[in-house]
Amino acid sequence: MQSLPSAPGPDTLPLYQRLAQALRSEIAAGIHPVGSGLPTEIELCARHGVSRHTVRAALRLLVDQGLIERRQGAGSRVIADTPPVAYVHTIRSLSELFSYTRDTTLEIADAETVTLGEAEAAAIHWPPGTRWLRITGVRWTADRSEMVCHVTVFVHARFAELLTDVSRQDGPIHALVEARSGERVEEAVQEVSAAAMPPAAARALGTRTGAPALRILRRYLDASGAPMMVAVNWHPGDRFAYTIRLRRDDEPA
Amino acid sequence: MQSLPSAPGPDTLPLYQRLAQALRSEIAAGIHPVGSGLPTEIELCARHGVSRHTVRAALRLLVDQGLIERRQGAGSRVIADTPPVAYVHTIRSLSELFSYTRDTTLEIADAETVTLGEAEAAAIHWPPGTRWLRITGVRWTADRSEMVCHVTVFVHARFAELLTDVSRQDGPIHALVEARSGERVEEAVQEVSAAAMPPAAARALGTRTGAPALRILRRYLDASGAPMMVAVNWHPGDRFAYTIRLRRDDEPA
DNA sequence: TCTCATTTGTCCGTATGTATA
DNA sequence: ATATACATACGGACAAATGAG
Repeated sequence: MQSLPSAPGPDTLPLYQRLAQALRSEIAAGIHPVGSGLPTEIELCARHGVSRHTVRAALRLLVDQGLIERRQGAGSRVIADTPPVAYVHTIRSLSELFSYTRDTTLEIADAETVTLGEAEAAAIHWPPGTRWLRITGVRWTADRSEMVCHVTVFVHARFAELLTDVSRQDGPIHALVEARSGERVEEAVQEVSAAAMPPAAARALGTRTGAPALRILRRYLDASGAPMMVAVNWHPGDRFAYTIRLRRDDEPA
Repeated sequence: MQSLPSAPGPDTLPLYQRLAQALRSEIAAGIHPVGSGLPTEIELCARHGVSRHTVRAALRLLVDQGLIERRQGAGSRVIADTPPVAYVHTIRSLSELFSYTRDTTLEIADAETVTLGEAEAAAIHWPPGTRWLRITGVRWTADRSEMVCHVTVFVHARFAELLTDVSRQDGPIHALVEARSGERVEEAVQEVSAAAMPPAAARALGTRTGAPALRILRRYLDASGAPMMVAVNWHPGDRFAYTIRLRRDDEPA
């Protein structure tokens, strides 16, 4: 039986945390390579002379840190040799994907069901021929002093009947779809690129066609990875920037 | 003593999960308003007729979901009445901030210590007059078949002496700074905007000056929020997009 | 397909330490 | 200083999932 390291003073870490440290060290040292199994709970009890309760508390820490995964009946398996999460960007709602989407309102100019043509389909990375409810409009700042971007939203046709009154609603469209359909957006993929402002957006925004513009494509996916909704935003390049802040997210260990 | 709801079949949730559900319902219903204290562990044991172990497992779920916080000696406090829907963008290293920064190499054209002028200072959001090591170059794909972007990196002058051999190094500069100085990047702020390609970058990349380009400004901050390093990348707008994927981060409950 | 040993999951009881009010 | 409340740690028992035979 090994003894867990412990400082002499009264400020030692709890037993289960020292055990977790020891296991992290063993994993980092390659004693338990990624993909291999960790010793069983009972074996760890015997090896370190602690109760199963303590072993389970330690293993829970490793699970929380993404180092191991556990399956009832099968054991614990090492899935990473270093705490995988280094930096995270967390948002509380998809509206914050582009932070200023709060405190803005969408003025809808048009909403109709369309069949995707070649060009439009390619632009949103989806095969042509499918039917979508296409909503176009302009997003304004809350005080309506400034236009934020030109918006085109494609909502999957199966939600179209839920959105017949969309032009009189406010709030994010994806939230409306979620609330009325009961389906949840499980994942969102955002693509930011620079391109020349297209004529339609330039007309709506009163800018020059061809000027540098920020194009933001957001795809809202359900649990199976199929798109529920796709939004294309065109922002005047000289007025808007997309900012994210990532914080280091690991334990001092 | 209340009895936790349980379906008749054999497919009931574990006791501690049902208890967590019950507590979530009570919080959502305003029985335990945000800011108020939850009953103590012992009281919850008595009230629901379960062991303290079970109560603690349930409360741990609520902590993980961000609904309550607990302090030894003080009790449990409600900090939110609805599971804060979080979407997270997780990266394992700052190099993945722009995903293709992996598998690319930076060809350094120039490195010299400079005092920031007005224009440059404004561009990186920092007062003029400060001294920085300015490194310029072009980032190539791994097979050197294509130029990815034009790069200007400003490293705080206190790190300059650690980077005298920077042109012969590869790997991310921020990693070099971290390794040699011992200071850690605690936070990174990235700003993406569209602008006309400036002449210097256009020359280096062989593109047209004034064409739509993606400008990415990354500021690497230390624990006190002071910038350790600032990087400005110019990408040809027609060739590159910045993609992030956010996953829903909550439990099925 | 079925059995069976293994392994983790759940749940109980008890005791003591430590931070808080 | 005392009582309270959460944290840590020991013990035992059975259930459920897994995987091998």
